[in-house]
Amino acid sequence: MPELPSVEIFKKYFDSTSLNKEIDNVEVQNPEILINTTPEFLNNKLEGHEFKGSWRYGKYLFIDLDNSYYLVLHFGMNGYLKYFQEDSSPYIRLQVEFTNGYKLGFDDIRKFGKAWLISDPIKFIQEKNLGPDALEINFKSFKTLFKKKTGQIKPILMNQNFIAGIGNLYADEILYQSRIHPLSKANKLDKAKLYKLFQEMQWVLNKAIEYQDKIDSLPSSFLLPHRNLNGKCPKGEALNIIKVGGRTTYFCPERQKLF
DNA sequence: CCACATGTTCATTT
DNA sequence: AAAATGAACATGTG
Repeated sequence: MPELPSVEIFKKYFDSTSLNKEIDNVEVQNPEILINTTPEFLNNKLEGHEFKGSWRYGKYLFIDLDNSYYLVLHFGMNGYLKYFQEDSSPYIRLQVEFTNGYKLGFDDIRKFGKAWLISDPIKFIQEKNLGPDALEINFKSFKTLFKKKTGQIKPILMNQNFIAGIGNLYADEILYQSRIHPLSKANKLDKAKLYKLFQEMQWVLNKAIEYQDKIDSLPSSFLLPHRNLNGKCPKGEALNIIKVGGRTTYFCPERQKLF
């Protein structure tokens, strides 16, 4: 479920389970998820060391080691972390084993996730050409970005090179809360609408984190729990389903008008 | 068998 | 150049 809120939850999970523990070894079940490194090199740099901290940028999790290397994880479409002793899973692609007998597994059924071992996070973010994190960007940059784009609002919101962290589900939620039609042209939104969008983006993402990214337990004013076939807008209207930028999009035709 | 899935990347077309 | 479209990746579910 890895959009920004999920990755933030993974970060908290990682911090509470895996910091300051001696690493015994790394086992890589699926080397193809490693980018620009090998299982041998990874094991060599982690063995005998400890994780000292972590932070999230967009949908990426950066984990710092005590030897100035960083393990970077991207969770693809289904990835997540699992700290365990015995109850493994068939979809763990790599696992870090600690000397206390516990393991931190990167579980990713579809293998869309990726892992890197790097030494320069700033350079990594620059090379990926990631935009500012959705919870860090200020309104001035946000406004400038949308003012110069002539395309549809939703794909822009989801483009990681513009703003990092928003995916298909939360883009729908943010646009719904902002009462903006997903096909609206970005540069046609007036300043008040853009400010609304900016505020709802932060509010939605922060609420999602507060609710542990458990979509079914989000407040009733959210679109996401109703985002399914025959789903109704929280205000009662039937939702419309269209494709935008190749992705399935749900919106309320009553509350999100196209101008 | 078919369509679809919380993501990213690349090629092609407009 | 920018924007839109479609496919590919791997693997499961309905």
